[in-house]
Amino acid sequence: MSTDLTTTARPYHHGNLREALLAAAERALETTGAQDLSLRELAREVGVSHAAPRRHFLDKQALLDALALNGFEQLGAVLAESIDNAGPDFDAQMLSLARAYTGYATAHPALIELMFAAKHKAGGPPELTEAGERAFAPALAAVAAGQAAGVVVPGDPERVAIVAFAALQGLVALANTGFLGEESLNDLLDDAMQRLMLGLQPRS
Amino acid sequence: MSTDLTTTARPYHHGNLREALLAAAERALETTGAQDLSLRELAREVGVSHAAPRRHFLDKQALLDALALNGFEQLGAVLAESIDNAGPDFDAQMLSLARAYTGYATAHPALIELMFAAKHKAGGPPELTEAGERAFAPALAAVAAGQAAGVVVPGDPERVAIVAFAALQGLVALANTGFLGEESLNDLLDDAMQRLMLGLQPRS
DNA sequence: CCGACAAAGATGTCAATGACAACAATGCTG
DNA sequence: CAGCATTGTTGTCATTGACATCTTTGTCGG
Repeated sequence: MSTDLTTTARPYHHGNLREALLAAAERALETTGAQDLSLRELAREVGVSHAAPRRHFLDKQALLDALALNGFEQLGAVLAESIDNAGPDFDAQMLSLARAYTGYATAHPALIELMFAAKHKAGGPPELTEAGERAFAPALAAVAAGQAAGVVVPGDPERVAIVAFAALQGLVALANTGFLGEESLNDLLDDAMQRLMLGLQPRS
Repeated sequence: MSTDLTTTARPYHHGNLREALLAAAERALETTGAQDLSLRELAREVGVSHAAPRRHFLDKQALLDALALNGFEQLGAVLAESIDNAGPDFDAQMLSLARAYTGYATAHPALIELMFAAKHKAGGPPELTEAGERAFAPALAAVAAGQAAGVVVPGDPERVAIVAFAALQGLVALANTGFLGEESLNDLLDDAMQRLMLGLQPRS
């Protein structure tokens, strides 16, 4: 039989080509980048013919969209967990969230980029937008809770949170493009969060 | 400035292929994106053979790098002018800078992305990094001046400025990916700048 | 004034790729 | 066990970036 590295001896029908492709793609994404990712190359890696992926992803973009969707689900889980682990204190929750986000984003630079690139690009499938919203829902809820508790300036939670998120995204972008070392990132992150949270406090 | 669209009767040697290509590329960049930009297509547009661009840009990346470099020079001019036009008040200068930056960045979304993508990608030509630093030098100088005047918390100007820049970059990214309308951007920008500048004030 | 040489283009070719059209094997369902 | 939808396979095409030659043009030294 053939060398059996991971799965059972592969039947003529791969069995779970879709997931195998996604796994390979996730690996390739971070090494080769989203655009240079080659469907044919993935097919080779997985051991199927060059046209097989087409049965699962009509399009290269469809594959990327699927990757992004996975990413949003993972990210959502990470963020939700970070809030849960932070206890009831609002500031602690925000700091935990921020660290969780930057942690995920710097661990998967290409994926994060893809997630936000794929999300907008007019014509992106609605599932992606929905997945993105789901991922951030817990964070928005936490902000809303802070407002309800009176420790956050009132207003549309999304609007209140978006500046903070933008700052994070910016720091992540700088870090992922090599401007910031990891230590710098964490330093600046703490700095920025402190300032931002000051800004979120209701004026007494 | 030969804003001559059809150009004079083209000699057998194009005369300024390089600039013609850059101009065409700058247009194509914002419509087709950096990766889908085709050298052959540009050659067709300009009316030369498919291999002619190679005489001026060894590589597709070289063309993109040249675009990015142009971008940094334009951006630098825009930023410098925005400071000059803002008068001596520090807060006014920062606000003007921020608006100038976001204005440029939202007017040239793909270019900005390219500029910061091309800048890091290990192996990027040093000219790009230098051009980037030149572009931001006036801004850093303004911060340093603010520190000297005592209206900004002391410390490495770059480090002080980087959080602010990150926030801007994040807002720009959100705007350019369609999350924010233009009005929202300007609203949020003012918001963010106020908060950030509060954070920059020395603690009395 | 001219002949050599460098610069700038043109042609031709190659391998890789994404997309697609048939076609074949498989496996499920009736 | 027969028929049909899934899933893979083979074959093909146009496009593309890169490269190797030529060929034309412009310039400079003699």
